[in-house]
Amino acid sequence: MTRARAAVLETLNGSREPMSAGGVAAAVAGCCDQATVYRALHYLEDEGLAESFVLHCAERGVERFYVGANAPHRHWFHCESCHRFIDLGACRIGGLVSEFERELGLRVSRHTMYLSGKCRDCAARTVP
Amino acid sequence: MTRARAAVLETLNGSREPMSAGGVAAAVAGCCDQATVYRALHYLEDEGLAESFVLHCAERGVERFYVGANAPHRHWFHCESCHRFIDLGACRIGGLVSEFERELGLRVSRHTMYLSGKCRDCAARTVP
DNA sequence: TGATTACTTGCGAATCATTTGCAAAAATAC
DNA sequence: GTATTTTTGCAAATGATTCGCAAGTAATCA
Ligand SMILES: [Mn+2]
Ligand SMILES: [Mn+2]
Ligand SMILES: [Zn+2]
Ligand SMILES: [Zn+2]
Repeated sequence: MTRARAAVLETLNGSREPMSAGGVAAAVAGCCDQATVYRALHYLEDEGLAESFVLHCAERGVERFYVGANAPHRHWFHCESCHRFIDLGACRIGGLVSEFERELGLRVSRHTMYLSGKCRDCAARTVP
Repeated sequence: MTRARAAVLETLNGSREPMSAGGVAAAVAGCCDQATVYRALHYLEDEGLAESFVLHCAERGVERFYVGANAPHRHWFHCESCHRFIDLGACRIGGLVSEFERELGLRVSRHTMYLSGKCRDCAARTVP
């Protein structure tokens, strides 16, 4: 575990929400280069120390977001208004995924699920 | 509905699987430019005539895939080996999404879910 | 029908997240 | 310490997607 990788991992584990590579790079600015951040994120994901998913946000476009793997695998809601993530808790679709595997003979190695819309605060801020 | 848009829509509705913008552009090659294809896809999605999601495939990277909206909203499995999609049928997580809305006060306007791994054929082709 | 206005297209250049080549730096092996 | 392997910084390349702008079509009006 090199200094750069440790810094990236610590940033991820210290964050309450998923972070984009750009966000991580900003957080470790001065410590390591953006290419190093991308390489470190790949490394951490390979080692099972981080998880990622690709999210599309209408305003900010498509980006990959990373989460430290210190907590169990989970899913997220993304607010398209304030751009915060809300933790949906531990994965609740494991059973459904297994059903698909059985029904269709698939070997599922990875699943992606996320919701987007308006969080409670942003929804309250507009029409009730 | 212009000629270009009609060609793109017909391509989507005629396809058994989600198509990338590049795939659509190849299918309508000669008929219209790639920029026009992208614009037509946006137009169709705005009009509710197509749906899309962003998928990450280890080998081919991140791309947006489109489906004609002639069938009800559904989800897909993507085989990382043969790169085909398998239809998982009509959405089965509507209830779960509503639960999250209630529990957390969210207003969910869109959800993304897909599985990836090996399809039955590709799984059989390797270790049983 | 011809002129006016509004929307769509093609082409090429620009964007933006992400990746890569390469030489220097750091870590590990001998 | 010296040789060997791995990691890093920097700058340039990549690839999907978007944009500017002039030309092409369609719709509207006199
Ligand atoms: Mn956002
Ligand atoms: Mn694929
Ligand atoms: Zn919000
Ligand atoms: Zn397959």
